[in-house]
Amino acid sequence: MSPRKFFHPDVADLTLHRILFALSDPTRLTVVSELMRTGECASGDLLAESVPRSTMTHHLKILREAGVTRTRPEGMRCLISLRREDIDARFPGLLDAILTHGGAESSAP
Amino acid sequence: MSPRKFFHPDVADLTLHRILFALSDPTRLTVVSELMRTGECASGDLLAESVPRSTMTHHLKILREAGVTRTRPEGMRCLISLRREDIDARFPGLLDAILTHGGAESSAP
DNA sequence: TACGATGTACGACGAAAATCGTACATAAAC
DNA sequence: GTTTATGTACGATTTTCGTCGTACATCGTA
Repeated sequence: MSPRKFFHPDVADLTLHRILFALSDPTRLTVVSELMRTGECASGDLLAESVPRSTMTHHLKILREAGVTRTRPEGMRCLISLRREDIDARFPGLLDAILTHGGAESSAP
Repeated sequence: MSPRKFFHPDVADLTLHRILFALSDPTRLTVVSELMRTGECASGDLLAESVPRSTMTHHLKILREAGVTRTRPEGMRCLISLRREDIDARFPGLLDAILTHGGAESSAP
């Protein structure tokens, strides 16, 4: 009956270099850009490209454990969202600066 | 007579994920914060901590090849500086957002 | 030229990351 | 309970990264 638990770091535990590392991968940058556009997104809908499930799970875990995203189980699926307020509170302007241009270049490795 | 050449990527070749990766290491984040404070810095002056020369060279190379810093030979030494205008031109607000809080947390891994 | 100072290049080593297949867990519907 | 859909956990493999010692290159000066 355990409704699937996911670890989310506390706002105070967010570190800049962990967040930057989480965003330093093209695949993860694409995911975050997509989340920026859609607000909340089912994990499966992020799977459009040629990325296997387990690989996407891996990337989502890194984003979540860095405090970039929040994962919320909803029935069979997992809804992913950006922790915008939390990151903005700790590192103001960071997400804005990154996501303004994140979508444009994330497809050009 | 070759006055030591260093590769610096063109502004158009800067990519977000490379820059973010370069900044995702605590040591390199400290270096960049220091450059932010001092403007231009001799490579040896960044060596204050317990980081061997060759390790610092490695980190400075990663920063330089990501387009974050510029290396200018000056006599025996190397002067390092931030490519602020270039990065600001390509990713406005990014350096500001990162460096505002970069110094405070880079010492807490 | 020789010397000392500053930095780089190269190689080796261990640690961590990226990828992905397979097996397992959860939830809804039948 | 069985089936199907969705996603995670685990393990194996390959690649990359971070660290650092040693050898080499460059620059100024004696």
